[in-house]
Amino acid sequence: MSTAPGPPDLSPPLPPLPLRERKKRRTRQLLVDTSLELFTERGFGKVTLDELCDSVEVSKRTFFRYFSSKEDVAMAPTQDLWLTFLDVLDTADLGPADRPVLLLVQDTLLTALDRTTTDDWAHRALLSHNLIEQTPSMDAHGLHFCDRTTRSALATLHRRLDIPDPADLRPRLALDMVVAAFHCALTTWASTPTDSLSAHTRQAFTALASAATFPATPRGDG
Amino acid sequence: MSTAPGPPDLSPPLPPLPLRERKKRRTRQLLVDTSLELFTERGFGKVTLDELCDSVEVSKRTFFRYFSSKEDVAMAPTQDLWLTFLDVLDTADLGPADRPVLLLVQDTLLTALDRTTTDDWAHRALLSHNLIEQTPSMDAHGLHFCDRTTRSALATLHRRLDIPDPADLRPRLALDMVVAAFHCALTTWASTPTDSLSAHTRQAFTALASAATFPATPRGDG
DNA sequence: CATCAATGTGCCACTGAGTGGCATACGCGC
DNA sequence: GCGCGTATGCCACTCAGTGGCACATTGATG
Repeated sequence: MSTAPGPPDLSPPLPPLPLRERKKRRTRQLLVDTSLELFTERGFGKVTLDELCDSVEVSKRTFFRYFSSKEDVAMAPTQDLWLTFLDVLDTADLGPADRPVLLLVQDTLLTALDRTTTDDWAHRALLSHNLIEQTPSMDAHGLHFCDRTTRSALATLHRRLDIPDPADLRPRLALDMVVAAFHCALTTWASTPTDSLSAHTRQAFTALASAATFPATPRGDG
Repeated sequence: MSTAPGPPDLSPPLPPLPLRERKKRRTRQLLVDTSLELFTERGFGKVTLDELCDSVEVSKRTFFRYFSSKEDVAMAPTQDLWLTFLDVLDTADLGPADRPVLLLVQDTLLTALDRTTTDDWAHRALLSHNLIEQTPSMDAHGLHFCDRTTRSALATLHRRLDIPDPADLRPRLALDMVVAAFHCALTTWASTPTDSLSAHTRQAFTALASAATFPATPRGDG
């Protein structure tokens, strides 16, 4: 009410969600969870959007106000992670100067992982990953999303770092290397989910360091 | 006229194509060229398959016997290159022992490029690449195809090379690095087609060698 | 408490990609 | 010329995704 400068609010933003917003988030989350469940049970192709929408009691028209495609809804976990990654890259401390971009990006991804891995995110991510591996169109959409994320991250790097030559390919390549390593980590994690995704990712980064010199020994005879 | 045994043909495999095969190839090529033309003119989304099929005087049903999707037809140039890459990787000499896989794969890709770059392949590839950059669904399908190709190549590496640990991530990472570098090369080539794609690729490989150590200097203040 | 604006949602009709099935026409060997 | 296999055309169908409009819910205002 008053615009008079009273004591500044210190901890009120707890229930600032306008109730309207909460319903939206609940609906969205319900769509994600239900789709993961149905797709995992019966396969991506065997579930129609009408069925999914009926299960959540939402019209198909509404579905497309939340997600851009049938594939999109089941990739929410991965997308959350990458959006967090972009956020961290945008705001976090850049660390010691002149450290390789590769290491900077690796740390950024690990930080994003720590921030994302909560509740049953791991469970959802696992279901999502398995679906992606079985569903070509989901794989395609996922790779495309990764690519856009990489471009966005590259723009951030150019904004926050002093990169003399704007056409230098190496920052982009460093980003791609980290993404490739993380994809490897996701795969190994999916088949051995006992270790944390974070641990698998660190392992993949280690492998990355010596990937360029890995020798090609012909089989059998020389 | 005469079926009498004259001197045996020394270079006869020139027209061994059973005539039927030639029509198929002509139709296929016509579909590719026409789609590149129409999509480039008016945009991927503004051209329906019915229009394309009418232009080539082919039924939609037939179209899908040649290509798996609307996106697929306009990506033929890139796919030709990667299929050649797989073929070279499958058959070519592996070079000196214990050379890094990374270099082996780089050479393989350059060989495939030499073998593919003919006629107006470059022209087609350029149109295709520009379309991919403007069309999200084509980009997605292209990345997916690359991913499958990489997996296939990895299988070939495991077959032809002596890789002690089948779970070692480094061969896969080396492959991904080469693919990433080539994508960079494609992009720079598309904006500067005066140099050959081969030259751009070599440059990207050079950048790749020092990408891991590229320093991240914070902008302005340290 | 009545009302109004904004926004989220439902419904309906529509386009267009992609598929299955069956009849037909063409290329090829006999 | 005659059958055989294969490529093609045609038709009807499913389903993802879009546009438009009418309706309900939220939250603010008098």
